[in-house]
Amino acid sequence: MRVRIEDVAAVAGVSMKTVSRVLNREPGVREETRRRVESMVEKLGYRPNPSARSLAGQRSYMVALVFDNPSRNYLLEIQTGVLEACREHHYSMVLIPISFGQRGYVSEIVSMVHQYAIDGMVLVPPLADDRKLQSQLQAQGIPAALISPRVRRDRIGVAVDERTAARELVGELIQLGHRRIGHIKGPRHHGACLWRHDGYRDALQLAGIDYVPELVVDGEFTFDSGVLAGQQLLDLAAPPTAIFAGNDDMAAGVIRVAGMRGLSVPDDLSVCGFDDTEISRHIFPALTTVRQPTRDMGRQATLELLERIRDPQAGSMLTMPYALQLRESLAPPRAPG
Amino acid sequence: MRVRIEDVAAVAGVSMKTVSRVLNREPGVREETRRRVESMVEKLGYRPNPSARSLAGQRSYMVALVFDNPSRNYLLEIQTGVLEACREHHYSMVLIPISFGQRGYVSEIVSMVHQYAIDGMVLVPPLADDRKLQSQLQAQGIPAALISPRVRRDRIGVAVDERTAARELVGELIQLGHRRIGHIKGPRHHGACLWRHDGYRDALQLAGIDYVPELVVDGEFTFDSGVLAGQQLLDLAAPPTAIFAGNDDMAAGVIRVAGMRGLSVPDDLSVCGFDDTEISRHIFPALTTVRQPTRDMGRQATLELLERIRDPQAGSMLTMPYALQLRESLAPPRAPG
DNA sequence: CTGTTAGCGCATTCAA
DNA sequence: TTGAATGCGCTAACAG
Repeated sequence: MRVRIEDVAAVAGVSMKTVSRVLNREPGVREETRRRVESMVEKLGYRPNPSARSLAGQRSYMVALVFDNPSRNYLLEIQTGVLEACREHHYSMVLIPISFGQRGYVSEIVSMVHQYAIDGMVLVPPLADDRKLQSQLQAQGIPAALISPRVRRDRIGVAVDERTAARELVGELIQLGHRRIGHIKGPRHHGACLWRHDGYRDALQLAGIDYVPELVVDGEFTFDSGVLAGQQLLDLAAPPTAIFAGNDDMAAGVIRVAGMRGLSVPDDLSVCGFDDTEISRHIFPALTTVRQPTRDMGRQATLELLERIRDPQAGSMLTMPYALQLRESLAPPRAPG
Repeated sequence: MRVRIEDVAAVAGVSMKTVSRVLNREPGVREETRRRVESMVEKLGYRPNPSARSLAGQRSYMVALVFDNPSRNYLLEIQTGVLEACREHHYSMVLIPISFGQRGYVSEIVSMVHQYAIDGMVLVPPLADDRKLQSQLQAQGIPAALISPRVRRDRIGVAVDERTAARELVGELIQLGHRRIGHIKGPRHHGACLWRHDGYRDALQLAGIDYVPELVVDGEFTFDSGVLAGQQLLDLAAPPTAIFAGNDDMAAGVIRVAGMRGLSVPDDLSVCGFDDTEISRHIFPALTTVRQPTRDMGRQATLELLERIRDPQAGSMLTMPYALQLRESLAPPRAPG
C-alpha cells in the first residue's frame, strides 16, 4: 500500500540508511548511489512519513507562527509568506494564537513547542519584543525569527526602516503646505508605535515646525481607536489640517469621522496611514500610506529561520524595503500656513 | 526531561494502555481510575507526543483547511473558527492553499492527505462544490466537512439560507421605495452567486417589480470587479437608485465609484453588500449587509467533521442563522417610483 | 475493566 | 562509503 523507505532501499539495492542519507542530503554517499536512490524515490513516488521522521529524529519539520492577532490583514499576509517559505522547503506551519500578557503564556508556548517538537518559530510584533519569551526560547535552544523587533543585534528576522519611512511620509504633508499635523500613535509596546512617532517628529524638526503635544494622541491600531482619536483631534480649538495615523485601520477611522462631520478628505483634511493593507485601497478616498512587503517579510523571516535551524550560526537580520504609496487622501491645506 | 505516558502510568499505578484509554476518551475505564489518571496527567503536565500518536495510531489528529483564497477576510474568519474547534479537541490544523482548477490539484490534495495522514478536511467554497474532489475523497474514505455547499444531502458541514437572506435584504430596499435595483453577481461557480441572485429575484417578484436583465451584471467577488460593475450600472441611461452587490468587497467598489462621480451614498444611491466582513464597518458610509456567523461556521463545520472522524455515521449539515445588518448605506430614493 | 506485547516508519548509534 | 541493530512514544490487538 504505502511506499516505505524500506521499499525504496530494496528496489535501489541499498540499505535504509543510505536512502535516508540521500533524502536528508547528508554527505557520504557516492554520487552514483545518490542518483540511483533518487530515481527510485521518484519512480515509486515515495514520500517520507512525517510522523515517523519526527518521532525518530526528535524534530518535526514544523515551524510555528506565534501571534497575538494585532491586525488581521497584516497577520494574514505574514502567514501567507511563512506558508510559502515552508512549502518551498518541505516544512509545515502550525499556528499558535496566544493572548499576549495572559498569565503563563510563555510556558504555554514553550510547552507547545516541546509537544510538537517544533523546530523553530516566527514571532510577530508585539511578541517579537517580548524579553521573557525570547530568553526562554534561547535557554531551550529553540530558534526564533523576529519580524520588526525593536532590538536587532544578534537576532535573525526581518525589519523595515519605519522611522525613515514615517519621516518621508510626513515630509509629503509638509511639502503640501501643512503645518498643523496630527499624529495617532499605536500601543506603547509596539516598536512600530515608537518608530512612526519618531519619524513624525524628525520630519517636523527638519522643517522647523514645533512639536505640539496636543496634536499627538494615543490609539490602539484598531479602527475604533482611530475613530476616537480622530474625534479628539478634530475637537481641538485649532484642529490639524492633516493627520498621520499610525496605521491604516486608524486612518480609516479618521476618514469615517471626517465623513460624519461633513468634512471632505482631502480638501478639508488630509489623512495618511501606514502598512498599505487592503483597506487603504478600498476606502474612498484611497489612502496615502507606506507599503511594507509584509508577505515577503513573512517569507524571508522564515527562510532565515530555516537556515538557522540547519546551522545555529547561520541566519541574519534583513532590512526590507518600503515604498510610499501616494493616493487620494492628501491635498494642500485650505488655508496654507 | 519529557513526561511520557509511561511516567503517568507509573505514578497513577496503572498500565500505559489505561492512560491511553483515558486520554482518548475510550470507554471501559472505571470512573475512579479515570479521575486518578486525569489528575496525574494534570499534575505532571503531560502532553501526548503527536508524532508518536500519529505513527502508532495511523492517524494524525490533524485537520486540513483546504482553500483557494477567495476573500481573505472571509477565509481568516473561517480559519479562526476551525482553529478554535481544533484546540478544544486537541487537534491541530494545517493549511492547504491550492489553485482551484490547476491541473492535477485533486491528486495533489489527496497525496498531501496521505502523506500527513490527515484525518479529515474542511472545504470552503468554491471547493465545497467540487465534484471530482469530493468523489476522490469519498473513494479514499477521507471525511470532509463542507462550508456553504450547493448540494447538502448526505453531506456534513454548515450552510446559511442565503437566498432568504438576500430576499429580505432586497426587501428592505423595496420597502424604502426603490424600484430600479441593480445587482452584481459573483462568479458562477460559487453557490453564493446563485442564491443571492435568486433571493434578489424573489424579492422583486414578491413586490411585483419586473426583473430587468440590464440591471444585473457580473462580478468576481473582488473590489476591483465591484468598481467595474458599478461603473457599468451607473452608466446606464436609466441607472438604478440602489445596488445590491453580491458581497461586501464589491459593494465597497460601488461606493468608491459613487464617490468618484460625486454621488452621495445613500442620498443619491443606496448600496448593500453581503457577508458583513470587516470592511463593511470601516468604510463610510457603513454598509448595510448580511451577517453570516463565519467564524462560528468554521468552528461548527469542524465539530461536525470531528464527530464523523470518530464515527463514520455521525455528523450532519447544520443551518446557521444569518442577520441583516442595517447601517448607513441605505435611504429612500430621491425620486420615489 | 485492565495489562502485555508488538510494531507504526524512520533516524541514529555503531560497526564493517 | 555503507549496513544492521536499537528505540523514538504511542496505540492496537489480544490476553487476562
